[in-house]
Amino acid sequence: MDNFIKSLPPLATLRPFEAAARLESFSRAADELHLTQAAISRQIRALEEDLGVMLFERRNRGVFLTREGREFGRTVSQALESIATGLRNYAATPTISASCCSASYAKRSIG
Amino acid sequence: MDNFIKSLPPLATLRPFEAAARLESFSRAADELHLTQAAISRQIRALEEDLGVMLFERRNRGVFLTREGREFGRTVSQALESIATGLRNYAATPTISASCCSASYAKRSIG
DNA sequence: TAAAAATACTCCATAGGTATTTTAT
DNA sequence: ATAAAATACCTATGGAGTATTTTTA
Repeated sequence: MDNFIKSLPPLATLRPFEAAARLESFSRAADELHLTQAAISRQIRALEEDLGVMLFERRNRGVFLTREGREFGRTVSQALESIATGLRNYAATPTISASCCSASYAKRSIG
Repeated sequence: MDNFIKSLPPLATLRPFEAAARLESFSRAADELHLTQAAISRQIRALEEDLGVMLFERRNRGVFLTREGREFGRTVSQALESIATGLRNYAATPTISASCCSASYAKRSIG
């Protein structure tokens, strides 16, 4: 119901987490989202603290999903995809140039 | 794939939107989320601007979902619910003081 | 009037960058 | 020596509140 929608974590942390989970790397997630590794690290820590669940196991050569992290990652990926998909129908051209940096801030046009 | 996850709006706007869409009222959404009406208004405007789509039709006696708003509202509700549901399995007691301010789910339909 | 939303401020929290540190390769 | 992540510090953006305005029922 709507009742446990109230128990959601800060939604802004989900994008960094989704990327990091998919790529199993904070650094690569940072690249993909055009943020820094430090930003990803902090967002994910914030998410873990909010949930009270470890999502990644940190080792010094990289980072690895815990079982919970893997499961939650799938859930979040699907949820975000469904939102993005729902959007395509009527949103004004989402068209983000697929390639990188130059257009990185070409957001959807604002009037 | 992940490619159109990139076209997501600021996720933080989705909670206010979801509540406002479900309640069809900015004021009641504000109550439910323990924010002010002004905050909800701004978040939803930000979302609309990001998407380039009107989600609500504003009248002075209230606010009404557009067709797109209604559809997107359903999508978002489902997505957020699936996240919240996925969480219950392993998240340490979400600890939302359920007691705090018992949310009033006033329902009001407007034709 | 009352009710609902928009707006113009003001303020503060937090998100992000840079630079550095740590640890394992 | 390299690669990845954590941390400390600083700044700036934006999110929230209050107060006010507008409009219509």
